[in-house]
Amino acid sequence: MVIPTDDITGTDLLQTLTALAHPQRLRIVAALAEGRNYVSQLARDMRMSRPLLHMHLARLEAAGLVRSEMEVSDDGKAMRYVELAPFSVHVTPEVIAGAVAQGLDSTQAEE
Amino acid sequence: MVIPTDDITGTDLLQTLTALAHPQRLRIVAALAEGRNYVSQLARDMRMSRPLLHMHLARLEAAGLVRSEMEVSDDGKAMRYVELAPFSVHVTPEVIAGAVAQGLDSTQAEE
DNA sequence: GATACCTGTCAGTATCTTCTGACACATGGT
DNA sequence: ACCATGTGTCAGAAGATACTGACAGGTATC
Repeated sequence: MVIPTDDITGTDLLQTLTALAHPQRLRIVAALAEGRNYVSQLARDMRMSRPLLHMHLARLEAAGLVRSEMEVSDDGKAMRYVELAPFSVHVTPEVIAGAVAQGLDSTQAEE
Repeated sequence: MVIPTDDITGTDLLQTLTALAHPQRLRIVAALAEGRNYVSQLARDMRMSRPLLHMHLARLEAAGLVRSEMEVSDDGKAMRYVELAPFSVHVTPEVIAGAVAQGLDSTQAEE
């Protein structure tokens, strides 16, 4: 799924940007670029606590940058496999101006 | 100045993303897309305190998304005019993987 | 000299995000 | 039954960021 940066709302653009704007999450995306993986293994690979990884993945998935699905392994364990959504985010001043015009709900309201 | 997203370091990519990943700063960029402005006027336009705007602008400028210069008006006042740097940031999984490989100094060190 | 603009910075507070550790549940093998 | 593996969630500590208000300095006009 490709994220269209044209005709995007400010809120969505912001969600995409905040999802990416964190060192751990960049590392996660880089790790997933090598292929899909399940959560516990990924947590071990990156030396990150599982609850923390869970939170970061939730953030990435909410932004549509990552996809996941439950699978049952041969030995019966339920495992969540995570993979990248092949996104493409193109940001320019014009894109931002358009997005903000489409609406940006921060806690700050304009008059 | 266009920010090349290819062959960028993880640290630089992160700085660019964190600079953009904030509602106020998106609004600032959108406002500056209409043309350059000086700080106090811009603060009034966006109903934002001047120290706060100052901080956001510093962040945007450090990331190379905005440029500024001091000018002296006809009536002798020193004014800082701010304008957009026409950036273009293209983010894909490949770009992120490459950037992280180029180095990402978070507070987290890998073994 | 007081006022009205402009500039910048600082300390302290408030708020949000990140992170840890503990808990609960499920399955299969020893 | 117990241990090892997987899943998820929660409360609270820790840390980073955003934000406010007050201060300092500058020049020109009344």
